[in-house]
Amino acid sequence: MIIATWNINSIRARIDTAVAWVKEANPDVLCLQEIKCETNSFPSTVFEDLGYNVIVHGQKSYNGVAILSKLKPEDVRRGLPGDDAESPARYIEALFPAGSAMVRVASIYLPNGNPVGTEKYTYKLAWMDRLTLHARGLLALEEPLVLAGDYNVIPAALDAKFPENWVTDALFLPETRARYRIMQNLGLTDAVRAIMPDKPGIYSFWDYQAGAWQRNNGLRIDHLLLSPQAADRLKTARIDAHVRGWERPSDHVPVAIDIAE
DNA sequence: ATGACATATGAGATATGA
Repeated sequence: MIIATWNINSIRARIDTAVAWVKEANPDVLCLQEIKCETNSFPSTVFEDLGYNVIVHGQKSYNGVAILSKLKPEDVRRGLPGDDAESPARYIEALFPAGSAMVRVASIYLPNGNPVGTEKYTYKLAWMDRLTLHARGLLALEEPLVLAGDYNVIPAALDAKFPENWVTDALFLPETRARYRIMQNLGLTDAVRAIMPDKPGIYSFWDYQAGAWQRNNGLRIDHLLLSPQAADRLKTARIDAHVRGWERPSDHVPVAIDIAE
C-alpha cells in the first residue's frame, strides 16, 4: 500500500501537476497540504474520476489539507483537538479499513513558526505539543498509523544542504527539534530515515528563489511518522525529487512509503 | 542589507511562506 504526502502549494494552480503525479505513482493514499482553497472549491471530481475518495479540510486563501484514497475513509477527523472555528485548517485524519491491512492516516500542515520571537513561534510550539498529545492517544489504539505531512521541521543537520544557515530559524531551533524528537521517542518512526539512515542530500523542499533547486540547496521537512504497527510493515520509502524539475512545480515534492498489506 | 519567487486576493499592493 503506497501512502504519500505532498505540500502542493495550491491545488487549483497545480491540478495538472497533481494529476500527472497521481497517474505516475498510483498512490493508495495521498495526503495534501497547502491546498489554499475552501473545502467546496477543491477539485474533487478530477480525482474521483481517477477512482479516489476525497476528504478535505479547507479554508479561504491559505493552509488547507486533504486526503485522497482508493479506500473509503471512515472515522474522519477535521482539525486537531484544541482547534476552534477560527483555527487554520492544518489537520485531517481518517481510518482506511482493508481487513487486516487497515491503516489510520493523518495529513498534517505544521505551522512554519517564523519569525522567531513572535507569537508565530509560540503558536508553532504549542501546535506541536497538541499534536504530540493527540498522537499519544492514537498510539494507544495500537493500530498501523501514519502521521504524514509538511512538518516544517529540519530534524537534523543531515537534512539541510547548509544547516549553518538555519540555526536561528523556526524550522531548526533546538526547541523545535526537541519536540519532533519527543514524537519519535513516543515510538513513532521517521520512515525515510528508517530506510536511509545516513544518506545525505535527500530533500523534500527547495526554495523558489536563488536557484535553490539547481544547486540542490534543499531541506527535508516533509515526513511520515509511523506507529510500531506501521513501521513493522514498512517496505520502502522514497522522495520523488524529479517532480521539482517539472514545469511550474510546487516548492515541495511527494514523499511516499510502501507498507505491506 | 535587500531581494530573489510564487500564490491568493482582487484589481494595486500586501500577506504568507521557509
